[in-house]
Amino acid sequence: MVRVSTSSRDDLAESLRERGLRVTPQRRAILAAFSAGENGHVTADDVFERAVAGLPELSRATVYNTLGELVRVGLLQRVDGAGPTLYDPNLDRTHHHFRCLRCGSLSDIHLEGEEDVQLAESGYVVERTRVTLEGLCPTCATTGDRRR
Amino acid sequence: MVRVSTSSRDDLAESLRERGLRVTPQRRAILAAFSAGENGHVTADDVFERAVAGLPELSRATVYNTLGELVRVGLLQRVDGAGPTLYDPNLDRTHHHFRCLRCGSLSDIHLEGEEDVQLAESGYVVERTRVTLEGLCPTCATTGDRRR
DNA sequence: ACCTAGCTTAGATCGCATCTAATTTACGAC
DNA sequence: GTCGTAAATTAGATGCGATCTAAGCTAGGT
Repeated sequence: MVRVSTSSRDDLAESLRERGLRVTPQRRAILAAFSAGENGHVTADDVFERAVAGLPELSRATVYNTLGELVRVGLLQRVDGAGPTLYDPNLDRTHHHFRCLRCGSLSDIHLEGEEDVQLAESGYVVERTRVTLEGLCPTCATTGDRRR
Repeated sequence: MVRVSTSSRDDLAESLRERGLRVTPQRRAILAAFSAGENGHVTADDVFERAVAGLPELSRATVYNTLGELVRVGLLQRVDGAGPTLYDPNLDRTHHHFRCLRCGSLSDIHLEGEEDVQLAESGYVVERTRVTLEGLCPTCATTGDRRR
């Protein structure tokens, strides 16, 4: 096998090792698939397609296993909804999502004033808050109002 | 077939007719399945099990078709997440959800101060807001901290 | 009583995800 | 460098929730 010299800033490998995960070619390829993307919200299948291009032996099971591990250690966030699960590498704790009801796109958004929101009921231990706004994205809002 | 006398307050039938949907025994049974439930967050399969008990010919396809129609006309709300889709008959626009990371239960919650939250980005047309808090529900928070 | 768009049906099919059991590999210990 | 082992990977089977199909039935208007 060709020995690939580690790049001077091998962040990906380091972030895995820090969390007790082994570094494998498969995991490098899977992590690299997120840098390749535009908005960063990708399906497991997107990741597989991108990663298998440079690693033909890759199995889908590995993609699912690895995505699960990466979510577990906090390097990715799952975004569930209708359709396949999306994985979001944006770890900014203050960002939320907007889902367009017309084109189906998912975008990152930010909210102002959310720090003052209180849970009315007591007894719950809140670990995280997921906010998803739904409606029309800027593109769809200006190109007609039909719902798909 | 036995003619069932309509109850004095046949809300279910009326709410269907108002929205241009026909009233059928299947749809009555499906709607009735929501009254039978405790918290009201049920899966399509829960609905099928409850409804088929009194209507043995009922098909799953009808349950899915009908749930889809009821969501479309606004009588139910879909709640997506990991696992099967839940259907929520609580139409209170101000309620949100709490998902317990230990037992998986979904509860209705209310938030205070949310009316002051603003979307930082512009160009979006917001139709609805979904907020899901995650963590430990009151029961799980007081009976140990292990994650399932 | 009739007509027909709307509804229901059993069963096939689909898509996403997970599981299985065998094999390979990363990497710490020596 | 080599060894040992737990961790990771694999192809393919399996599972589950949901949707589709094509044929038959029915609610409700006229």
